[in-house]
Amino acid sequence: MNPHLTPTAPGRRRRPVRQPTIHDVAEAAGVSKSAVSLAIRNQRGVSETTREHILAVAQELGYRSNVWARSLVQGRTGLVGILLQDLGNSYHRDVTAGVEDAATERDLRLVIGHGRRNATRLQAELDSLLALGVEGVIIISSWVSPQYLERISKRVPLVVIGRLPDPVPGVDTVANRDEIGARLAVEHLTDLGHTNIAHLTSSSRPAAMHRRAAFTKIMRARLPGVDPQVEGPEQLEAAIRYLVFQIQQEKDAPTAVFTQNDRVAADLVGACLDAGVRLPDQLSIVGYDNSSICRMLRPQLTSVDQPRHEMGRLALEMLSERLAGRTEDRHVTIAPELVVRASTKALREPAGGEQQHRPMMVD
Amino acid sequence: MNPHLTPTAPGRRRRPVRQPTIHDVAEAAGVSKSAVSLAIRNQRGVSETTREHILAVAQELGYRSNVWARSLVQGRTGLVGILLQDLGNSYHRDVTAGVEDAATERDLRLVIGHGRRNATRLQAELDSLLALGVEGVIIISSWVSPQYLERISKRVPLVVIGRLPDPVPGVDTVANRDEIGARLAVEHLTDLGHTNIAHLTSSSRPAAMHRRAAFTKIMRARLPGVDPQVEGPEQLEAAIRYLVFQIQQEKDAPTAVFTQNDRVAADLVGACLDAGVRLPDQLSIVGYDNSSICRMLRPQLTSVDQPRHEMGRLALEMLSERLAGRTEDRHVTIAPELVVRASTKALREPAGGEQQHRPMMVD
DNA sequence: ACAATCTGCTGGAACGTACCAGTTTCGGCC
DNA sequence: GGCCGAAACTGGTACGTTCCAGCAGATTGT
Repeated sequence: MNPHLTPTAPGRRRRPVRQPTIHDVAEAAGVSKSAVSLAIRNQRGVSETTREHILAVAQELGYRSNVWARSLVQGRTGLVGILLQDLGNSYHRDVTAGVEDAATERDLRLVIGHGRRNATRLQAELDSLLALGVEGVIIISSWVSPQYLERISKRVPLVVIGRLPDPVPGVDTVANRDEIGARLAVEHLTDLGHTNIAHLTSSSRPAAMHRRAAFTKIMRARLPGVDPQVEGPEQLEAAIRYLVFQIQQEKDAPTAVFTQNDRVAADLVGACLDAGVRLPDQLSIVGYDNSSICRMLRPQLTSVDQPRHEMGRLALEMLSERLAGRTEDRHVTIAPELVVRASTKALREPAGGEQQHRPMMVD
Repeated sequence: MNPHLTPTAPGRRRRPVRQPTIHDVAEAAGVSKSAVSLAIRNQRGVSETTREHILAVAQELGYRSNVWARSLVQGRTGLVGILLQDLGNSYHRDVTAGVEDAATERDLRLVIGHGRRNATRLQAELDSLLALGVEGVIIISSWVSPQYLERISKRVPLVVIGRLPDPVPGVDTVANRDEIGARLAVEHLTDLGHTNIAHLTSSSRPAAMHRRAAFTKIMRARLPGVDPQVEGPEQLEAAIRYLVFQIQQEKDAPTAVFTQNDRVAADLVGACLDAGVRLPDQLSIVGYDNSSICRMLRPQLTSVDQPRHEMGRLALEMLSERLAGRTEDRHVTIAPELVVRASTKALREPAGGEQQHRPMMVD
């Protein structure tokens, strides 16, 4: 009959060492649980003296409020997910840092999901984030299928950092302007006198395709006589080998390469050096991402720099707008910048060819 | 009076779109919530036909069980935290992958905390993990103070991957055997004829100090006549400049360097190439970690390989032993292996010196 | 045939918190 | 001194789930 009999005697069956609860603090402090709740959350309704007393007791007992119970009753978790393709990638690291900073400001907690460069795992991880109760997800990956994205976006707001093949209703995007990145790279190279410029790319995913298209477009605009050459979408290694072979034969070989990203550029640099191709004398190379790789390579890599931190920050801001009620889709792009290093060099006077002449840009 | 009046009318104040609950599914399927609960968790107590029916209804409504409510009543979250110093680091990535794999097997969910190479942030992140309700934490960092570790370890089990200055009661550790790593590196170099071997290190944190001590010890044992030279603990850049200068002067310069890790090695390689030091002819270099950096550098870097995946896996297993009730501390070490690449080369016959002779190890 | 067991299902009671409607306390004012 | 109103504090309820005791109805054992 007495309801207080059951909970005390056989109850508390779970943890060997139970975490103190708001009840324990209340009892120890000689107040009601409501008072403790108010004191903890720094709300008014308790006097300053009792608040201090309660906090002291809580501190002593080592009380920590149970986020789960709190969010259960409040109906919100304050959690935001971020889905990465790959830890161990400085691009993702920097974007994440931007997201983190913005999240901290907005009192949101970030939960990281790790896709490990595997589409299946990526989706499982996304599910996992949802199960954890995130109120929105930022995705740094183009590997999630549009169908899946659309389904998920009905449940929680989604922001994709990067390119999507097509806009997905309900999904916001943040992307760098590949057209500008490609233009910066190509202009830099043409300014240095290069005309035979190739693009080296490793995949046919949306992001890579977009960058590749941007390259082709800007090449057509800047060098109408030249057919833009794209290498490697199916077989990167073979393309690199062929490129090196061409250069060694010196017939019609590209004198400059704009790569899809720094990793690909690093592979190319390695292959060139192994084959005895002198860099940057025989070949100028421009990467994309301005990652930590750039400074490790010799020659150090000229690269297009995306404002990674800013992109992360922006993504979180867009997500929190969604949480605040925005319903129309937003797609934001940010202009990248070129960081010139030692891997690009003016083309030596070609035998009898006509030389493109433009004033060199000073950085 | 009627308690059913209040919840229906003004209630449901939170989400605009409320997630379906177990109640909704029960109502739609025409069974009790208990039946739904059983069906969802695949427990016996419901017939196969009703289970299928319930699952179908749940699927249709898009029901997802609320982890928070579940763990509230179960008294456990099934969450394990991992605290990283740095996303964007392939060492951390690989260890994390190992932890993830083991966690999946044990039906634990991994939550990643990101310290961003900043001691304050690291502790904040650890707090954050605890607030999320993790049942244990794996820490890949030696930046957390022992006092803090000890305090936290009273609350949840802790496993540190790496070195601690001193064992902390209640904290398990997984570490690679730096003595073996150092021995492999030094033996490889002496086998190649090197005697003037320096150690290049960038910090005086426990892990680095331990590796350094291991180097000194093995040098004393292998080359009793030589004074083991350690460079850089305070000022890495200056030490590298000095090293390069020494080599250029060719007087008493080390002919081989064993570095604290691959990053440091990469800096050294870059400085050497910039200064025109020929690698590996004038200097052999051995790194530590066998990270992705190794294959990017030219010459490709010989490096000590820690079984990162295995270490992560082991850490999680130790954590789950703790969760199962183990109380005594465990400290496990794993032997690393040497991966020989192009950055190490046999010393050319010294002018009139005596040459250490040992048969070369075949890998 | 009847008790005993099993199967399939139900409703109520937690879990730890926030919210809310009350209730007490207390200071100020006429 | 009595009244009023705000401030301080309390107890009950709800959040979505699991667990548990219980209850029919079917099945088995003797």
